[in-house]
Amino acid sequence: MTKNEIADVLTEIATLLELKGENPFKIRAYQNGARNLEALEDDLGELISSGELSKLKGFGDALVQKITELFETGKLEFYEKLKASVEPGLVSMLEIPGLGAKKIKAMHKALGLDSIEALQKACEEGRVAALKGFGKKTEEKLLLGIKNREAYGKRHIWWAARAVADPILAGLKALPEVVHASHAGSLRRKRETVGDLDFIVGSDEAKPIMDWFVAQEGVAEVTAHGETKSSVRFESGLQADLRVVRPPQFAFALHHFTGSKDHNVMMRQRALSRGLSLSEWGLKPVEDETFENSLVAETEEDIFSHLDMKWVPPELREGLGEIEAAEKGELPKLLEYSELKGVFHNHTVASDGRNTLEEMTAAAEAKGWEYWGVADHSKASFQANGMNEDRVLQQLEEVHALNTSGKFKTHVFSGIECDLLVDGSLDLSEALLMKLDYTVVSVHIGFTQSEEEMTARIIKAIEHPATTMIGHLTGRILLRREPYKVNTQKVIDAAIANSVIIELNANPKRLDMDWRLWKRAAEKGLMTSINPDAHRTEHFEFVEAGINAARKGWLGAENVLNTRSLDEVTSILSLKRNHLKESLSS
DNA sequence: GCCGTTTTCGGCCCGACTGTTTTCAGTCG
Repeated sequence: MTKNEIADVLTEIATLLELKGENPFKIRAYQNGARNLEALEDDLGELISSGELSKLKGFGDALVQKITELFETGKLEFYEKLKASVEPGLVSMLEIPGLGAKKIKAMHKALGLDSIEALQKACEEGRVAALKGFGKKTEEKLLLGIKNREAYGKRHIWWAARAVADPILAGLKALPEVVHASHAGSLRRKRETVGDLDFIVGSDEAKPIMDWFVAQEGVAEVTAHGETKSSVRFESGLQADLRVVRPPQFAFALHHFTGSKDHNVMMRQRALSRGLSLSEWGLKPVEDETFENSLVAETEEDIFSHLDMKWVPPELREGLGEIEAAEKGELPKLLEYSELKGVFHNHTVASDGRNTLEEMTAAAEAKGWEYWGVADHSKASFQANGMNEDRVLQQLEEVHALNTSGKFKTHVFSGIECDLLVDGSLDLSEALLMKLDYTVVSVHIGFTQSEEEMTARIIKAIEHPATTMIGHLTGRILLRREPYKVNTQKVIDAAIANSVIIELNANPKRLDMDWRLWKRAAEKGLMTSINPDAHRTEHFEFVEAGINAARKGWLGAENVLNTRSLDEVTSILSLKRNHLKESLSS
């Protein structure tokens, strides 16, 4: 069983224990275990066999034993027994908003409800409202929750969530009562997907702001409308929360609601170790009853400063080492949008893009880029109008003509997105590929191979002397398609050994390779390229999503090929090509 | 279930909102 599959089992164990009414701290231990496992960058098998796993924080004897059993046998007796003891319908009932383990247990006990269907029927018949602790409103809410489960349960890609959030934030900032306003939560942390939108406002007059917020266009339902917090659901299913605090509390609230939860827990523990208590209302001595004498924080920087740390960029606040780095003053200088000097992996009308070589060049120049690279599909991607040898040569001539025409200041690199065939060979000959400036190698077919086959296939491509970079390493489409199975650590090591780049595909639906893997990979020496995979000029904008992911992966300009100048990139690419020539002549 | 130079037992982050309650439990983030 893989690391992530084991993490899923631990999460499910936590859920089942919750439904059984187990000790909440035991439940948390399993949840932490799952999260820690997912964040693990080392090879799990090695950690287990070397005994290193039990030395890591959060992995005690019980968890190590269970993880080992799952890893080695793919099964866990404890889990099987636990699962058999809980009705599966109870687990699915947790998906309904407002329904937690305790209420589910209560309804199961009193009414024998063991599925969402049974719950719906009971609500319609008024049997739930008759229960102690439940009422008419609860019943109505549950029915609505069941009805909207499909649309509301979904997460949203960051790019789409941001498009909804920006006008709301602008609207808030335009209100006369608003002193400070910001988005928060996973949107501000730039997670690849966002569950809901969080807004924080600093103001002395909350009511008109709340009233404006719940009366916005497109609001389908107001789920809360209190003095400090309001929540709405838009017709799209996206939920948005607004919290209004007084201006002196704004920085504390912003920090608190930006999270993540793990980051906040560590920050609170750090405060406690200094005799202070941190919450969204302030930072006060533990013994104080109120926040009246809270330390002052004009900005988030002040909060971190009170705890003897440098400000941590929101992208890093995932509880993955940022606290330790901040206290040592070892936070990285993260990649900035302005540092990009060009992009690779883009398509034109020659394959499945919408714009011509000239249009793309003009768009790249308008962005102030020194260069861009064309990488249309190769012939095996028939559905994407992939190019055969003749068309590749023809495009190469067009690129050359454009570069020498003096029409644009922006240089065009000639590349290709070459299909990686099922047997690990490339779709075009070495002789042809060496005529181009670079090669992006991507998997577009044969997704269902085993992990061993896929890993071997990709490593074979990495060892091919013409390969400059690997495109969208795992093929995932966020919220739609799971990644294909591949041992990323082995691929990363092979890429480093062969001086091959792994792209960070910046398409907001891909963001592949995942940000969680970059910190460790870059430390080991892996280089990336922020690649928009543009199929039209507007898609160049995708680099913003790629930069978000790079920042979440602790990457700085030094880790990224396309922060290099035209001259530097030219020499890096030709170095790789010269190796190819040597290998062909030998 | 995890953790520990104060503890191997007794802690484990903190607060708002809702609905059902006359003081609080459950849920959520």
